[in-house]
Amino acid sequence: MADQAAERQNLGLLCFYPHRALESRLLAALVAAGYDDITTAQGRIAARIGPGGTRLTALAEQALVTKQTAGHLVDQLEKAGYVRRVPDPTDARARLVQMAGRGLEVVAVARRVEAEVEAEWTAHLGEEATAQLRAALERLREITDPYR
Amino acid sequence: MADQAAERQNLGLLCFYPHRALESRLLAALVAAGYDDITTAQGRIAARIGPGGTRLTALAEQALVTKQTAGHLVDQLEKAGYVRRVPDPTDARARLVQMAGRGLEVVAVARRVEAEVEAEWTAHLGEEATAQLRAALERLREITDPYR
DNA sequence: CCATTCCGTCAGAGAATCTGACCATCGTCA
DNA sequence: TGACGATGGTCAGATTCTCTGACGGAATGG
Repeated sequence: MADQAAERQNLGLLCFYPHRALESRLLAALVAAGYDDITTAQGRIAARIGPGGTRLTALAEQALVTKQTAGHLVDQLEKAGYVRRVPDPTDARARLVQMAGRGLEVVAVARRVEAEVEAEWTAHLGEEATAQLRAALERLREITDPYR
Repeated sequence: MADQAAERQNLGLLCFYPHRALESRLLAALVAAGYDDITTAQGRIAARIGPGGTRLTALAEQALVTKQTAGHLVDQLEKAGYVRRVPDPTDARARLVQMAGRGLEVVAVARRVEAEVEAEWTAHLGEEATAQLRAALERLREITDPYR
């Protein structure tokens, strides 16, 4: 596992930095905008709540955590007024986690930061290389996302 | 932050899956090989220990955690016989974390799995696309790794 | 109609992470 | 040569994150 030195790094490890960089930028921007009570793990869940709402089990799958962890994090987001839980009209067992009140404000900040970061990265890589990167990562997801 | 639906996903998020996929494969392989007491976070530190040893502060920077967290994880790895701490001959304050005993065995398993995973990904993407992905991620690291 | 699966919560335990403080050492500068 | 700021690492405590197992209710398929 120790191959950090001169040897070239594996692709999975190389993916670590952009992923973390975006998360850090997002959290920093949210703190700067006054939303200083969202943690990294909560953000990772909140980032996967789609328009209309998303089920807890889906959030857990996409964030690669257990239902218990996702539930706990949604509890906290709900308590802080970012999300709400509503019944899923298509399945009485299920509930949809939706962005609420403050969460909608957060979405706007997050989208702006994501756009900024992606513009920076595109400027650094070039349009073509960025398109190729995206295509490769999307194709890679076909075999790396266990829930797709 | 909630843009998971039909909208295309940002690059940072797309990087999440390969990174996690590799970590999961590594841990599963280690468990299968009998090293079932290494946690994900410990693995993330151990993966950055270079030949000759690496300082705690460097491990913390690369793994994007605090010195305290890195120290705690190294404590555990040391206690389990995977690493050892030795004085850094160039700085009396510093110590080098080196792979020890069981850790060297773990390295061999890890390298094999990393090679397997990368071969699978290359087979899925194609040689050229993989080379482009690597080049793009390495260039991206120039602006996403805060400690380089 | 029944067995199986799914959905989400509950309880508890352990892992991971952080801040602030502290001490020893190093490098720089006057 | 000594002072000072920075660095390296540890200590203590607190909080967050994560997991397993269990459970009850709802949905699905045979």
